[in-house]
Amino acid sequence: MINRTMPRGPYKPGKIRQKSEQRMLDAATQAFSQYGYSGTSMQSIADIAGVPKANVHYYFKNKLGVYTAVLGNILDMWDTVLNDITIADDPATVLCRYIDAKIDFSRTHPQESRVFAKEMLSGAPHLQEFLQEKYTTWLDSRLSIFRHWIKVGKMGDIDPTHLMFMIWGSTQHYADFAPQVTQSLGTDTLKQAHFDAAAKTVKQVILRGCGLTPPVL
Amino acid sequence: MINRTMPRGPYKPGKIRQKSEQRMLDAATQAFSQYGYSGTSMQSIADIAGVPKANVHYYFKNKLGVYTAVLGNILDMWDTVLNDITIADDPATVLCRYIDAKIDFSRTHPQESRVFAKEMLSGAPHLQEFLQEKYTTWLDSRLSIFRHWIKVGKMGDIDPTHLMFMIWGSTQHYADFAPQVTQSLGTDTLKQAHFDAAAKTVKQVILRGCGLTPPVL
DNA sequence: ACAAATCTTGTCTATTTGGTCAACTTTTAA
DNA sequence: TTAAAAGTTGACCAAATAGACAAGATTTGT
Repeated sequence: MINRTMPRGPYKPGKIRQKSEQRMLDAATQAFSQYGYSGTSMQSIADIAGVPKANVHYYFKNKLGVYTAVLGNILDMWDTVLNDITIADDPATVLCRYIDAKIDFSRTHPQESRVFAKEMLSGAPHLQEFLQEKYTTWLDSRLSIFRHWIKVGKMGDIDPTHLMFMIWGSTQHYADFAPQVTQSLGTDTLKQAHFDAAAKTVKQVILRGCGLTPPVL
Repeated sequence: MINRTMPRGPYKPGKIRQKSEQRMLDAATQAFSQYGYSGTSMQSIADIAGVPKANVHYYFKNKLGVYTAVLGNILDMWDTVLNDITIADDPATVLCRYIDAKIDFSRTHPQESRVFAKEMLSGAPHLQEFLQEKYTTWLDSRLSIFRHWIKVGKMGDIDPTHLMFMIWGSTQHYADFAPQVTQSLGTDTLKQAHFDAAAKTVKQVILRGCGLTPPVL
């Protein structure tokens, strides 16, 4: 995540760089999530971060550099979310954990979710590597597990790929389509209870839809 | 849809205006769907439409006018999609029709779906009226029907609002997250067969998840 | 044919914006 | 303390772009 100039002399990287960079990254994430790449100006990022524009250019090569850093940050988060789910031998448990994790991500990181979604909507020009490497690897491993479970009768004969899309789409929806969701639920801001209800319903439908019963905790 | 100057003299609205306007609207939809509002220049719209830039300004008040027209077009489409589904007294039939209609929209109008999604992701500043009027009206009517069905035991006790989000999210996914979907399915472009499989899986899971069996045709 | 209206288009302008630069300040290691 | 490196910042520049405009071309009803 270090850009431009790496320290070479008698000077340690220090916390200044790290702190400033994070501050600008947060500002950039906020701006990009709402206004998109083109709709976000370096000036607006600087304003949100509370620093002069030239300061942003000191830490990042250019606008695309800022965006790439934001996106890289988000991909790291996805990695964490996906890999933190320990694999179980029970399909119901795995599906529940995955749904809970995805809903929780929509709740705790809506901005990151939106930046990711906008990138997808634009054809994912900067996600090619992610989609072809980490994502494919992760998906393939899960698909084969689901196919095994289906073969041995542990779950219904549901196309695992489209099943994953359903989970992805259903859970992502709460971050990406927040205006529609809040309007429908008659609330101003989505609260924990709303996400709990969402997770409950998604788990209900997905599990039962796959011929599974909720796991015993 | 007529902007700027309405014909007043001895000159019929003619097909020129209608045709040119549609041509530019299509071009704008394409551009906005990929690059977003800010990322789309009037010049690029003109280029795609194959006309000089000044011509676009002749037909539309300004850039926001073009965008508003595109968005209005899309909202009309939603109206059609939502209202074309004749209401049945069988929940399975209604859900199937809705899922099929939404999947079909993702297949036939991916660009419109993406423009709509990007507007949502940006906080839906131009969708307030739609969300508060037509959408709410439509949703409320459907919700009360589902609640009735649940009360009389025609379907399982699933929160109807979140159920609608699931359908919306699952089906929209095929247009909005096309790069992820194509990569996952190992294809270059999504074909009819892919959408059929998608619709089948979504219907399977949703119906069974609601304690319903597929309707007899 | 002709006049009025619509339509087309090249050109020009003001503004926004990404990016550069050099002067200046602060931090760090010795 | 001090000098080198890192960090801060205001000013500046070139490119892109939304929009205006006027001159010319085309279409239409009579």
